[in-house]
Amino acid sequence: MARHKEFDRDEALQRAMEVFWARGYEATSVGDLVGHMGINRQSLYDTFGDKHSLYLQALDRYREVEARKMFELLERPGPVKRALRQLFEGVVESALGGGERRGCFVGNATSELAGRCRQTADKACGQMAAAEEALYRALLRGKKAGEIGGGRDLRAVARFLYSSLQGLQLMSKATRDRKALEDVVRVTLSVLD
Amino acid sequence: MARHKEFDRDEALQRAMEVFWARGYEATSVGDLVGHMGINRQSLYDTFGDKHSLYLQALDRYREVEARKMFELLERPGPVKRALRQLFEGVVESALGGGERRGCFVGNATSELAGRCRQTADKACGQMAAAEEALYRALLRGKKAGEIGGGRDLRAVARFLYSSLQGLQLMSKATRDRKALEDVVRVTLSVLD
DNA sequence: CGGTTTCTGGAATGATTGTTCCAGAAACCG
DNA sequence: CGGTTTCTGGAACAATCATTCCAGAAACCG
Repeated sequence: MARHKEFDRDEALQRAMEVFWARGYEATSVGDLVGHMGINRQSLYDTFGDKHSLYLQALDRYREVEARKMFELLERPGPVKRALRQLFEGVVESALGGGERRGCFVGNATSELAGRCRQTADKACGQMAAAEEALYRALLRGKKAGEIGGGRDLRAVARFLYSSLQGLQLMSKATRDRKALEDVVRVTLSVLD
Repeated sequence: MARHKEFDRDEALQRAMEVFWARGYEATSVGDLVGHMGINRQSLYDTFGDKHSLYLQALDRYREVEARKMFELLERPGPVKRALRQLFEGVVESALGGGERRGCFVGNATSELAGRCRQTADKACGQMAAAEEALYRALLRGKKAGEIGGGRDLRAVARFLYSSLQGLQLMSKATRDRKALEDVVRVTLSVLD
């Protein structure tokens, strides 16, 4: 029989995701990908198809790995408001940290491609819906715990929170003004009071 | 002496802005620009410098033309809340309309380039600050008119509103679900109550 | 007009793009 | 081992990229 794969597929995809996440689709060349993924050019095409297909797979990978972190944070026991504050503060802190400010991969993909690539738009919609659902469940839990007033349309609030998170992540790409970012977080979370 | 310019500089720049706005920086080729601007390739380089310089000038043009529309809307006499609702509803309507969903040029530029191009980040910051200021003035006017309660930190609310506007514009690139977008608008504006 | 300057269209540039081809090394398993 | 299969590195590919060069047409003003 035949030889086995030398590299770990998931690890290579993870690297690809990081490059696309940091640089976007158009600005990333296949050469960049080959360099960062640590695999052969031909292996890339054999395993993942072409560049566009790899990009879509990277988006899926993001959902499985990065977005899951958000889901876990929201499902953690304890006050929902505190979890939400951690979620938003986390964005601010990572934006003010020294590293590269990549924002949210899904947000970046939406901004760059959703307008002209149906597949990207569909994937972005799917991730939006999943995130919205996670936020909704968290809000529902907060309502049952008496933490959040009953008068609210929680579905609408969940949508609002996701939109706000995307807005905040965009802002944090342009500015390192901590006060400005925290102003946004504070007012956003005030709708829960 | 010499011959005069055949084309109108501002009109050409306006066209360039529209192309960059719709397609982003990397996905726009100089060939695209030449086609849509209706001027000669050499004239483009003579008049605007290289592609990157033209992009930055297009961002300035956006500020002068498109952002001004927002300023005027906010300074129009009448209830501030109504002006803000018009601002946000306008985003929803143009997203649901048949045209191409370009989002906000400044937001697009921030998402695509601010992370790795200082000049773009600076221009985006400048436009953010200008928009925030316009929102702040509008809120101040609303407060004086007794339309908005006095307990709020209006600077923070202005920042929040701009961030929310960017988030909404991003959402509207991925989905045409009117209810979802209007949910976001409704909850966002509820912070003014 | 005529001399000068600038605009214009198109070709040419060299670099880079995404993708594929090829020959050989490497690893599997009967 | 040995036959088979797949991986690997690098070259090769055509297309496109941003940019520049060039020769001629066009328009100005003395």
